[in-house]
Amino acid sequence: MTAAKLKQQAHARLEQIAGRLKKGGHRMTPQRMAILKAILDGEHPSAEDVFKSVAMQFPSMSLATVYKTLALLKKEGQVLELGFGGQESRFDALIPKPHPHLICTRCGEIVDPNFMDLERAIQAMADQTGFRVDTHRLDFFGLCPKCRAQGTA
Amino acid sequence: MTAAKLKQQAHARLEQIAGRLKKGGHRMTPQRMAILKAILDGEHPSAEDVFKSVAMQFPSMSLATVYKTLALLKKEGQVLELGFGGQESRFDALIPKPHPHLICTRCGEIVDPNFMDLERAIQAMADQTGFRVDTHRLDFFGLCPKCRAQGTA
DNA sequence: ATCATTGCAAATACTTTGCAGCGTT
DNA sequence: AACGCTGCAAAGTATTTGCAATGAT
Repeated sequence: MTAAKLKQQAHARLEQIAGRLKKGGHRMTPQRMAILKAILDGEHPSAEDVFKSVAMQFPSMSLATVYKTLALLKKEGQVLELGFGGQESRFDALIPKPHPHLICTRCGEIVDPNFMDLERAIQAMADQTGFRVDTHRLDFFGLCPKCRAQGTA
Repeated sequence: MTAAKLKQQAHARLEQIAGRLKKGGHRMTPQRMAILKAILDGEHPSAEDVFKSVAMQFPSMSLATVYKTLALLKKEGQVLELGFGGQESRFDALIPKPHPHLICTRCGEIVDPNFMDLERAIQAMADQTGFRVDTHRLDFFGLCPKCRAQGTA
């Protein structure tokens, strides 16, 4: 996907989220708009990333507001939180439904890979265990192509 | 697997871990032995679970010691930590290598399901993205059979 | 005017660290 | 004696909450 397409996609998603928040009785403040843009333009940013990015426009911005907005977006199902035990969570507003992630342990890049037959594998597990599977979290860790090229350092 | 078999498996694993720690220049103290037993006998216990369980035998036991021991076991690759953003981590000493987990969101039970063709799916993702995949974390969330039976409450 | 939202400060949850004393080898 | 281990207290990290002031509808 090209950069231009991604930007267009992010913009369309921004409108969509804004509409859904309003429908839910929430307000679309300038701060919220900036936070949303930061999440959509960034690549799986952390709360701190979002804060730093928004703080340039809104020097009075507080981290608490970022967290509150993220909590609201989560509650409305408009953002996916990727929490890593201990470390900062990262957020995905483009695709707010659970999907696999491939995470570079050196540079932190996160990409969305294809994963074969996930539905079928989940069904098989459900049949086998008697669980009702509602959601999931699939993370794969390794080195992205760039970091692989940089050697073992 | 029967309860008796599980107990035997846990015992064998305890010996194995003890041996590996000694080889690594570490000491097998009574506290450590109790911590190991608690992890192996419990079902994916949290640090707090381990602490409470061990504190009965060792009233002077400190949570810090539990955490230090868990950190050592992690470093030696003898325990798998399942961290959940914000909430307590849970630990698995029976199978210290990454494997899928099925987690009940009501009662917290964690089971180890079979998962089809994981190797092949990982290989496909690696080919597709250029990543080198080193490890993973696969969690599925839902309701266990018991909790399903108890209704939607 | 009403009621959600902001932002500061304080609180929380979980985990890690510093360090003095203890116990093994 | 050397060195790892224990356990208390304090610090640390990421996130959440209380509340008064602000701002949108």
